[in-house]
Amino acid sequence: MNSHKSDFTIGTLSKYSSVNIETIRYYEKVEIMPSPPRSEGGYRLYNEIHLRRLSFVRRSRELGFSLEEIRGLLTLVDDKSYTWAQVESLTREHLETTRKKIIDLQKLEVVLDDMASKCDGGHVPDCPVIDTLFGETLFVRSLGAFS
Amino acid sequence: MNSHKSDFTIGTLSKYSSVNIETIRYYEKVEIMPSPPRSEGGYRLYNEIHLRRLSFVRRSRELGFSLEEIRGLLTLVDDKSYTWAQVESLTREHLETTRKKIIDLQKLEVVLDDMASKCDGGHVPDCPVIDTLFGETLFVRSLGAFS
DNA sequence: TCTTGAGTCTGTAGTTCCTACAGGGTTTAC
DNA sequence: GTAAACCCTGTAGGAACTACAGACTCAAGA
Repeated sequence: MNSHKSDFTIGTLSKYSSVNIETIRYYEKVEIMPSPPRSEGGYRLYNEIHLRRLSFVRRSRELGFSLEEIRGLLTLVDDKSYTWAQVESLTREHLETTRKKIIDLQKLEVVLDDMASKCDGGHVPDCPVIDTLFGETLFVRSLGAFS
Repeated sequence: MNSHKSDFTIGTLSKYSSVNIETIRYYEKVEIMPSPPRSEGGYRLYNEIHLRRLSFVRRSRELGFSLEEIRGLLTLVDDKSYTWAQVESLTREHLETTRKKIIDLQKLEVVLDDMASKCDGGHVPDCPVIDTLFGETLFVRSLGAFS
């Protein structure tokens, strides 16, 4: 029960994970994060394992995974009761989703990069791309890449 | 006002875009999608431009962009009043975000791919990875890649 | 033409995933 | 030992959907 020198409170965890305090408590409530031990006064005490797990959750959220999907990924870590078949299908499913997302993002990257470079160093009046781009070109090109 | 042969109702748009009907109407309300023309009886009538725009929105949402960010991207398409400096900074900002997301997803892909292949063809008892993986290995490795 | 059933309309209420207080207790640094 | 900074448990709000309810529209067949 006495704290290790590596334990830290929720504010510190929040700072290093870039997840705000209320969200951390919310994740505890919905069981994405475990209930950590408490100090005598009732403060939550975290360690680096918590920090890594929370960082993983944050990044996964930014990448568009739902809490439910993240829960699934984390269950692969937490739960030893899965059968191999379940593990494989879950893993391959996430792998599939991940690959599709990469492809979509790369398409978007190409469009944005091209757009930024086309006007490189130009001023507004010198940049003829601006008209066509805003008229229809970007729309057709970028959305075309996504269809 | 009379409909083109290429016009279609919200159900069709929903089907082809994989965005459900209520969400489409919600996007109209919050001005992510324009108010389309209506049939005499009041049905919304869409065309392929709407379909492309909506598909772009859906994919961007799946990639973790907020409606506000998507609104920004779409404004590059819709609005001709931006200055070049604004366009460049907006575009580069999104490009930056996009590249970071790609990197994170590729890290996750490596972990998942490795995990799936390690047990390839194995049954539960034959697969020693299952214990270590579920004990700590996946956690440390995957979350380590994300930290 | 009339009917029937699938599709659509508006509006409101619920869900998920946070986010922001309020009112109070705890820690730490001087 | 006391102020400032921190944390606690609620509860209420916002963003982005999602799911009805009750009414209207439309296309196709008897």
